[in-house]
Amino acid sequence: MQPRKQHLIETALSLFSEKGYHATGIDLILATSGVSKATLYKHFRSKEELILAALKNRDQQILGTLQTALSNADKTQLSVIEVVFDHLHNWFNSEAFFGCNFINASAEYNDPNSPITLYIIEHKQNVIKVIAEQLATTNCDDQANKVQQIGLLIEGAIVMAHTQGEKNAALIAKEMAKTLLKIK
Amino acid sequence: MQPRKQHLIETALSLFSEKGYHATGIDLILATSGVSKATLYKHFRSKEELILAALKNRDQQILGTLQTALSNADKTQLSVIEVVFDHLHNWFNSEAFFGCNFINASAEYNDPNSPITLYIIEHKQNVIKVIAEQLATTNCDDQANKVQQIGLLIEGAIVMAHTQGEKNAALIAKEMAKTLLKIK
DNA sequence: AATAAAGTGAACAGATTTGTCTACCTGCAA
DNA sequence: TTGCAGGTAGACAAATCTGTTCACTTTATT
Repeated sequence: MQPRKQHLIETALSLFSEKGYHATGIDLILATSGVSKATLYKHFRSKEELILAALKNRDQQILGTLQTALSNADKTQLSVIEVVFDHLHNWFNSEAFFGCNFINASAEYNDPNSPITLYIIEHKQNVIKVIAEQLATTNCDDQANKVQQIGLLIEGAIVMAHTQGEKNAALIAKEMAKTLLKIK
Repeated sequence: MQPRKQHLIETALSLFSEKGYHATGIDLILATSGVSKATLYKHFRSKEELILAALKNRDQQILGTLQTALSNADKTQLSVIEVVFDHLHNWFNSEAFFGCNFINASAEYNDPNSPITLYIIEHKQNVIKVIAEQLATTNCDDQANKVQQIGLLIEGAIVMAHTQGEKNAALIAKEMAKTLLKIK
């Protein structure tokens, strides 16, 4: 990947996270990255293409760090839960936490046929899939249901952390997950 | 309240829900409502003030319908859970569901000092408070924790329903809430 | 050293943004 | 009938938006 293109994607992702997608103009991305407008439109046909590239970059980031974290998990349900929600906890308490890029994007793009909307759904499925695979290495009954529940807890924790500034949202969700998995 | 002003607020709320806040221009709101620009700026000093009025309107709507629904609940924890999540279920499956206006707004406005951000937090507290009061009429131990958990489940269900089109998100969350409250 | 690829800077177009202002209209009440 | 409150229509300003184009420079490779 050309370095200028990658730099553009990373700058755009950072600005989109902080300010939102419509509110971040092309000119700001160019000024911040120091890239010229002609170069941007050589690599991307439109702003939407740049948004998609930024989301794809973020998708890969998330899947990568999640898989790395999970590679340290024991093959027990409890350990998977611990790793997933501690991972979230670190994110929520990192310097630059502006909520989930995909949840935020879905707030701005509602058209069900938009490539952005489609990619949001794809990303959420990717995350769920990684957790499901790890859970499958444990002896876990009713797996499909439990993964769905964990997914819901993750979304709830992200939103609670972002909209209400509740920095312990991941720990709250972790306790809920433990309770839910222990029983049933 | 002047009828034109109220009409403006309701049109704006509807468009903000569907298209987002930045993506909805003043001109579209005026064309849709049939109100003139001069009238808008007589009632509101800026677009931000109109956004705040629309959010306030939505806040009142939500608190009103939630309280009405809860007034039919028995004084048991189980009944409160049933009412809250069935209420959500109806919303998710209604014709015009575009996610939560406040979650969506927090995706577009990240400045912690913005009046919009402050109102988002206020709204979430209002909802929690209504549920907490109802829960207090039941004999419920560890109430503060349980309310927080229910709040997290609500957020999770809304996001799952909106971003993934999971129409049964509220029912999934309801089962989780039942399990969580039964134990502990 | 020559060539080709990649990037820059700036001007420009055309549409769209929020917000202001003026002139006019309409219905109601004293 | 006079006057006023509330609304309309539309022009206008100034900024900002995405996207295009062109002439020039830098960088890397051979």
